[in-house]
Amino acid sequence: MPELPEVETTRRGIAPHCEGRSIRQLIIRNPSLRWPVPDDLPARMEGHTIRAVDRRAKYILIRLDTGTAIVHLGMSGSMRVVTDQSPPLKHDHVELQLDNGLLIRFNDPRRFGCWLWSDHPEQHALLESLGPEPLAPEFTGGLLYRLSRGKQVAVKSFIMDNRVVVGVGNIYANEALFKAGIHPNRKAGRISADRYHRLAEAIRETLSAAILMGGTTLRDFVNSDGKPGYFAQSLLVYGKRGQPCPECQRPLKEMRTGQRSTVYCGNCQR
DNA sequence: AGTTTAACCTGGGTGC
DNA sequence: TGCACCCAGGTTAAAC
Repeated sequence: MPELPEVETTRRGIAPHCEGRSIRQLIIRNPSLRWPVPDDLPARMEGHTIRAVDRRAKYILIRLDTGTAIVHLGMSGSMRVVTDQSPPLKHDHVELQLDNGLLIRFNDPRRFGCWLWSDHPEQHALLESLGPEPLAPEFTGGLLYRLSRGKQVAVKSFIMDNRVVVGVGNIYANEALFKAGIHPNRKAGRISADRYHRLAEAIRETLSAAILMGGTTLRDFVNSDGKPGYFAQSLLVYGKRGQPCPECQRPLKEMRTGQRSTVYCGNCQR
C-alpha cells in the first residue's frame, strides 16, 4: 500500500487525532519488525504529548516533546484510527492509545515496517542522507541532471534511489517515465537536461495528483479500512502489460529492472 | 568505489 | 483441495 501518496494520506489521517494529545499507553504486540522495536519505546512515549505528526520521505515522524518515533509502513503496513475497544486484528503489531481513548493501530503483515526512537530524527542514520522531497522546490530537473552525470545505472533505478530524491516507488517510477517519454533502461548519465526537466515535472505531477486522490478516498480513517483502488483508475501503464498504450495504442511491454516489474511503451519511451 | 543481488516476511493468485 | 511456485507498494546490507 504505501507509496509516498499513501504515507502522506496516512499522516493526514492520523495527525488531527494525535496532535496535542498525550499518550496513555503504547502496546507492542509483536516487536519483530524490520528492526526490533526498542524495549524502552513504551516508557519513552507513555505520558508524553504529541507535538506533531510529520513526514520525511516515507517515514512518519511522531514528535513528542522528548524525542521522536520514526515509523515506516514498509511494503504492507497501514495505520488506522479505532474509536472503540474492538479486538485487534491479525498483524496489529503496535497500538498507540491516546488520553481520549482513541487507538492508533499499526498493522503490517509482512513486517517490513519499523518503529524506532530518536532524539534527533533528522540526524538518524536512516534519514540523514536522504535526497529532497519530490514536491519541494529543491527538487528540479537540474538536480537530476547534475547528480546523474557519469552514472551508468538505468534511469528508473536512479530516480528510485533515495539519495537522489525520496518517495518515488515502483508504481510512480513507471508512471513518471511514461509521462516523460523516457525509456526506463536508458542510462541515467546519458539523458539531457531538457529531458530531466520533463521527468522532474512528471514526477511532481504524478505524486501530487495521487496525493489528492488518496485524500479523497482514504479521508475517513476513523472507520478504519483504507483499502486499495484509490488511484488505480488513473494509472497509465503500471500493471497494464499487453494493454494498448494510452498514446499510440501499441501493446505495453514488461521487463524487470533490478528485481522490480517495469511496464513501458517501446514506441513512446526512448 | 560503484553496482548488482539477496534478504527480510506474509498472503494472494495461478497452475498442476 | 492441496501444494508448489511466483509475485507484491520498500529498503538495507552483503556480495560481486
